[in-house]
Amino acid sequence: MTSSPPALDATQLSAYFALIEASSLLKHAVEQQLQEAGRLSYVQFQLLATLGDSPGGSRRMTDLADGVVYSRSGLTYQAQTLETRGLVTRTPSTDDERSITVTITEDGRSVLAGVFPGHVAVLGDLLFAPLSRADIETLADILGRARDHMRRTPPRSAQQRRHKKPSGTDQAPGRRG
Amino acid sequence: MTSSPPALDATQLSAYFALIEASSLLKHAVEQQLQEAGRLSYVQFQLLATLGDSPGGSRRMTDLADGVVYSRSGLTYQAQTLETRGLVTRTPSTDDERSITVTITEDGRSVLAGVFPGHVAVLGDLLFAPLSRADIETLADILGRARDHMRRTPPRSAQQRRHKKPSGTDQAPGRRG
DNA sequence: CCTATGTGCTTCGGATTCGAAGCAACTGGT
DNA sequence: ACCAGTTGCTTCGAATCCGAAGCACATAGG
Repeated sequence: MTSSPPALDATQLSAYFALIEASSLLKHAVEQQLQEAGRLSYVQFQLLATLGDSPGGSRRMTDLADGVVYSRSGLTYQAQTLETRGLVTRTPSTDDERSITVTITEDGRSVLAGVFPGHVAVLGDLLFAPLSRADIETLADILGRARDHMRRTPPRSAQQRRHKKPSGTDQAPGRRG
Repeated sequence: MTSSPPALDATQLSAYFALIEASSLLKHAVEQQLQEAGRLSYVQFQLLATLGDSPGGSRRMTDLADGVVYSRSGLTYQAQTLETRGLVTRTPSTDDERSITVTITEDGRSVLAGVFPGHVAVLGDLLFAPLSRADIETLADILGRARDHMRRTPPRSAQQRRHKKPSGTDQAPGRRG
């Protein structure tokens, strides 16, 4: 761990920076449009869009969290916000009493519909404009593979919930430096 | 703006989702590693890395903000945090009294060096592992073009500071919440 | 010199985010 | 039925982030 700094080569560095910067810029632009068109944050839009695509417009909280790269608590917060605005409803599931089913409302679909054209326009202007069809296909392929790989790969320490103390597997958390 | 919903085709949708998801997953993983290895947020790392690459390890606040996709106030916040930790110094510029020059310290370079190997490792494991050399080159090319285009394109409403009211560009009172 | 305007950065208030801890419901073994 | 372990979601505290407003310096025109 102290020997050879593997130092990315120029191409890898370019790809990495381009990925981060492009996604950041795109996300910022999209967020601005969503805010103006429907007072939605990006996550709220993702949630509504996911629900709109789901059968019956419903999903369990956990399934929603799986789709979006998001923490559970953050999802709870946004679901509450959307419920307050009347864009979704939250009802306890009949099967599992602890499970909550989130459903998009008519108002939610309206907001979604009102926001969508502008959303597509931003994507066209910013992301797709400078790219050819072949570029877009290639991009979808490469990034799709990368994403699938990342989803399969545990993020460096098991997400498992520990109810018993690890007692030996301690991981020197945040040492003061 | 209300006529034909241009509805992205399947390929565009795939590319878009793959981009957002891949970058989110990667960013999360990287953030976790940075936090464990050096108690740095992603932005803090970006700032230190940018400074480390700069001549003399120094940059003006504005130039830093240009490099990172970030708000001015957020940059101020993080610069203060880094200064408190002794990883950077902030000194008024001699030329322009209002300009602040941020400089990375030795401690800052140490933290950067301590964090870097793990950072590279995460990138290798998560992003580059499932990709060929050609993939990486292609990715850098395509996303590089997209990024450059986005940087050139104003984000849908001029970033210009208006000291006089635009009077025509009136905006719905986007109160958040 | 003085006023008007532009630029660089910070402060302020509020929104969003996360992880840890907690509560309630389910599951399997006895 | 009971207990321990697991799972689904929420609450809590703290950190991070942004935009609007503000302060201080800089520059141009009279």
